[in-house]
Amino acid sequence: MGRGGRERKGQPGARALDVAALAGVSTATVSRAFNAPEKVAPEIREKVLKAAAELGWMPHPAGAALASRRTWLAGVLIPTLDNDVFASQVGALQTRLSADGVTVLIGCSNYDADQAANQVRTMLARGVEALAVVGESHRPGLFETISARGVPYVVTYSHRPGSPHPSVGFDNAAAFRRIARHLLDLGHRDFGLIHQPSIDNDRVVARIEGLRAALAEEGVALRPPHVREGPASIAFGRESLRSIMEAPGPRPTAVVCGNDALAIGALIEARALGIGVPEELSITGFDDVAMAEQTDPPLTTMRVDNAEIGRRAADYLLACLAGRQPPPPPPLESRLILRASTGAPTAPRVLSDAQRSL
Amino acid sequence: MGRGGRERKGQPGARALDVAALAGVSTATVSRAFNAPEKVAPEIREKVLKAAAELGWMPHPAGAALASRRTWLAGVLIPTLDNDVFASQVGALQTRLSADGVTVLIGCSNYDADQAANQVRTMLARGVEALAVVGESHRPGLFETISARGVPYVVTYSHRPGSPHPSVGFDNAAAFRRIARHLLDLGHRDFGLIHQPSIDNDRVVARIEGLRAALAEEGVALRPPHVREGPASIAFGRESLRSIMEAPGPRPTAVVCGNDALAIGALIEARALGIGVPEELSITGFDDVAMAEQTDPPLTTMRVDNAEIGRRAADYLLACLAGRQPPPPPPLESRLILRASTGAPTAPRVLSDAQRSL
DNA sequence: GATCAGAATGTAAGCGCTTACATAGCATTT
DNA sequence: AAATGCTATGTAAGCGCTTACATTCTGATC
Repeated sequence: MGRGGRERKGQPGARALDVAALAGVSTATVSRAFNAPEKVAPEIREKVLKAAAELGWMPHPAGAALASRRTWLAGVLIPTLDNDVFASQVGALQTRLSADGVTVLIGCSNYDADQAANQVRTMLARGVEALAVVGESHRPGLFETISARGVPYVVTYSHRPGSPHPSVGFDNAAAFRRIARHLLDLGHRDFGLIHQPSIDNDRVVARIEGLRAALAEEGVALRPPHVREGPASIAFGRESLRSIMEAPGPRPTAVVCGNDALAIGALIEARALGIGVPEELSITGFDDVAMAEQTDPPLTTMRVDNAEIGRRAADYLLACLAGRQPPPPPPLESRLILRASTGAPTAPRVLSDAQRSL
Repeated sequence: MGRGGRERKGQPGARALDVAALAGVSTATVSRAFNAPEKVAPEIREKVLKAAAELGWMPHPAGAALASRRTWLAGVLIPTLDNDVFASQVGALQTRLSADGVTVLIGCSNYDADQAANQVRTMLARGVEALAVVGESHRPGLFETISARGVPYVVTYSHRPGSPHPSVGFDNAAAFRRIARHLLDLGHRDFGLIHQPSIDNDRVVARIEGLRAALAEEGVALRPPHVREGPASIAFGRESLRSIMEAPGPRPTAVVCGNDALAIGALIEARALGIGVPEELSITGFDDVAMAEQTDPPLTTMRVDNAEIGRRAADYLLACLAGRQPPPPPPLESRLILRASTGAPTAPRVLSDAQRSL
């Protein structure tokens, strides 16, 4: 961890004292001119600002942080940046926070609970004053650690009714119940499910549970060979659809996917297999990525406004930092986007019942 | 900018002095135990670490930064996080830097030169010790500002031969020359081009120039109605392809796209228009996104290892911080991925009409 | 046994800024 | 004219840490 180099420091020999001298005031006035302009007479303020500009000076954040006990830093913990969903959440959060002078530190867990805990520790050590965390299934004690420091936080992306944490997000279980409802209403009774890894991922777990619960209400259950768990990629979607359709026994008439990439993969494989969508098979996604409306047939999926999640999380944290005791934010709604990849099953139920009774 | 709240500060009453007292040593030893463990006798080090753990203490970064004149902060300026290309670059950069204890600040310009300049100013004010910047077409003086502070920087994503800046990236012009070469070799002489906004974007400009130059060598020029500039979306790709193919006069036999999203849009529209790819029309993309190999036909495109760009940028900056005077990094290679969306033009229009009537 | 190099630890002076408190200046009020 | 309040500014004490330098101790060398 090289400690060498860096003596140079271009101009930055200037300190508040130099600016004060040049402007003919005290350092206190210099500080106030920058941090509480309204407390300084306009003409003096001008003089200070001009002197600062002349010397290319700006308050050194370490000194400021030390003296004021404010770092103006916030952190956000996400699984990965390599995913539109989180990238846009972070983007919006950052935009909002930086408008209030707060800089955002980003920590990626790579879907690993240990890394997540580490990142949080690091951000805390860096002095973040607020934290947004994706999901609530983390190492036990993680939220306690945060609270112990008196740092306000908010869970994002998921909103589980009954969760002890303030959260900005939608109800993943409800969203998948909605999808199930749609398919059940169309008349489907045989389902497949392709989903991403569920370990340490409460969002995925909630989705699966939502789906199972809604199906169970109609007395429908997922048959194990029709459930596939793996990487959230197009390739895994393809592979899984093939495996599901080739499984012995009756084929499902609807396959629910954990996200759009999986669904797009399933769609591609269905075409390759010569299976008609939606006549023979309905397929649903989740996220509503740009590609979803361009597939053939266009994909029925759920839309979530990720940027809005970021914005609301930022607003909530900002309110906390302002000392207000904001009410926990209300859940967001996810919206079912009906397109052509879902339709009523054409095959007579009789047939599949007959098959099943064999 | 609410200055309220935050008196609480959970435990963190602990300071180095408290840890020192508990461990029965001086603050200097506490500091050394954390920053230069090899200078402290093992058993004392243990005692200090235990005391710190007991009090939940870790060095306060502001104090450390102030005393050591090191912030262990680096910045990266990108157009947007809403783009895999930059997201993975940043992800890799961050992973590498954090392994050396450097925290990354991310600034997004939203493709706007003013915002870019602002973000850089902000990061500099925050005390970043190194900076990675996407592209080199920025407000005049931006790089001078950075240099003036004595902050090492590196330009990423593009590598223009002859650029005065150290850069980690590939030669965008060469990459498009490569694409042009491929299509020319197949026998194409009528080209179309669909590209993203070129303002303040040297990468796009270089690509267009590379293409035009390569075509010019064969005496081929792009006809204005066959050139479309707009948002890098699937939708704009579709719309543009239609407009190009509907333009009066001979149709191009090959359409080059500025990225994969545009190319995928073009591919979709070609299918909708009943234009055979690649028999009647060849289409190329850029980036090699996951979807590119799943389209029908799979997309010929250029692959760039964005994560590698991030890694190398990090290594270069780390070397600078270590006081070494690293040589400017060599350019990366982009690779042509040949798939089925390109092929030889079937010369006579007549033939393809005949085919269509089958 | 005295001397000395070298390693381990302590002492204390800041790093650059903010802010509680003190002070000065001035317009009102009594 | 003295007392009062108010505002704009200055004074100076840290914020929590690092590190140059001083000190102490150890074992090796003469």
